[in-house]
Amino acid sequence: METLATILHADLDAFYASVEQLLDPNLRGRPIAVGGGVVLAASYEAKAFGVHGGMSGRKARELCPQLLFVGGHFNDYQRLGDAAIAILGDFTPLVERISIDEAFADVAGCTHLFGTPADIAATIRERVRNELGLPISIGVARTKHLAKIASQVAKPDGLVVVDPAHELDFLHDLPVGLMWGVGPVTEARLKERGILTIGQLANTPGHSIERLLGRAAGEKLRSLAWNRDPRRIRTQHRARSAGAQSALGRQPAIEGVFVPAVLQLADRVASRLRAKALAGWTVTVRVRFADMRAVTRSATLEAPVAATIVLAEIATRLVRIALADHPRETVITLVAVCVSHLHKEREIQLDLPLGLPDEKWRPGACQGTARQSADRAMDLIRQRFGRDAVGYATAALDRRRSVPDAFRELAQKDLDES
DNA sequence: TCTGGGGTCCTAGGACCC
DNA sequence: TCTGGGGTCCTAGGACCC
Repeated sequence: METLATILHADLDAFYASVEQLLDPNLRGRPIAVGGGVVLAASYEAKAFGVHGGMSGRKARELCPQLLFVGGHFNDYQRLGDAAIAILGDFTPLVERISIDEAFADVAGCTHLFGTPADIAATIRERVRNELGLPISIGVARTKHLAKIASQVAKPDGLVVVDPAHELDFLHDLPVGLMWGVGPVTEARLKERGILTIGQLANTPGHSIERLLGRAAGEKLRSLAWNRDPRRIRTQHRARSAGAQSALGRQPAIEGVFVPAVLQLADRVASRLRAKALAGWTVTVRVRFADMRAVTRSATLEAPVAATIVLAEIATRLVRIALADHPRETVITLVAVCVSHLHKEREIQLDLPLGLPDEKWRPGACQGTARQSADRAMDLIRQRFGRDAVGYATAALDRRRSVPDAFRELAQKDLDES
């Protein structure tokens, strides 16, 4: 029995930057970056100078003085990303979207209609180019991992098909950093051991890798290095957590700073949960200090939470605990609020006592019914008139430095359950 | 003049139960 | 009385991905 290469990994090239160049012809052929303080995406002309996503704007300007920063047309990113993924969907329903600009597809069931996987990939690239005006790279292989690596190798604007008969030849000469699960830290650790290529990783004894990286990571990486990747295409995902964070610049670690920030974050998270009829049992906060070290504090509740005020109250207490544990830290640079252990709310629970397990932490002043109907009223108003139409007074303040909501929505994975 | 915002998964230690 | 083991949950931290 022969296994065919039918997995496609499609990845729009320098996506945000390509969209900006599409919308404004004056930007074509020029080094541009989307973002400001942080580069969200860089055009290939900018990448030639070493500019890349995640880099600070200042560093990027140093590397490329003529770099042009352009504003984010977030709605267009969403629209064009959706349209590109929809083209994959014209060939097969087996599409697994990874992010706004990236997806896997399995075309095993449609080759009799549309030709070989390579033909299909070529057609998709052509259609995305002709219909949307965007470059997209595609890797075709027998496994997801290999297809993903192939699309990286194909960039920019290319197509790479990995012949099942020569998979290890293709894989083993490539640098370990291309593997899924190898980031900067792991790459450096492997390098210390003289492991630079995927082939070298494959030929290092398993126990040695596991000692270096831990059991799970070691096993996973060795499997991938030998091209054993059991993952199938998954068209549906279930959210496991929902969170929000806000970089504050440098702010004093005082109530007047973190209380309103936490309220705003709690509002964002809780309204998203309610919109999906979800609630979560565990609340986690993160506080980052001036030196960028971050600490987290969490609590698992007696009942799942989805109400803004309750979440804000618990999160505020956790932030206080985190700060009390680090009395010498007087400056904070980020706060985050996350709710996990999510479950679907069949019907809205109104009067459960919500709070931390410890009795004295219970926010007794909050009555369930009033709280819930206030949230619901606010959700409805926002549905009709937009997010900013109504809010908690302190939370509504100071939205100046915050990232546009449109970008948050892009970054946020759909919370939908199955 | 430090470095955004949304997630997932893993590890390790301790508590607790059987 | 002491000893032992397995399983599960919780918490804190960290690596990684887009």
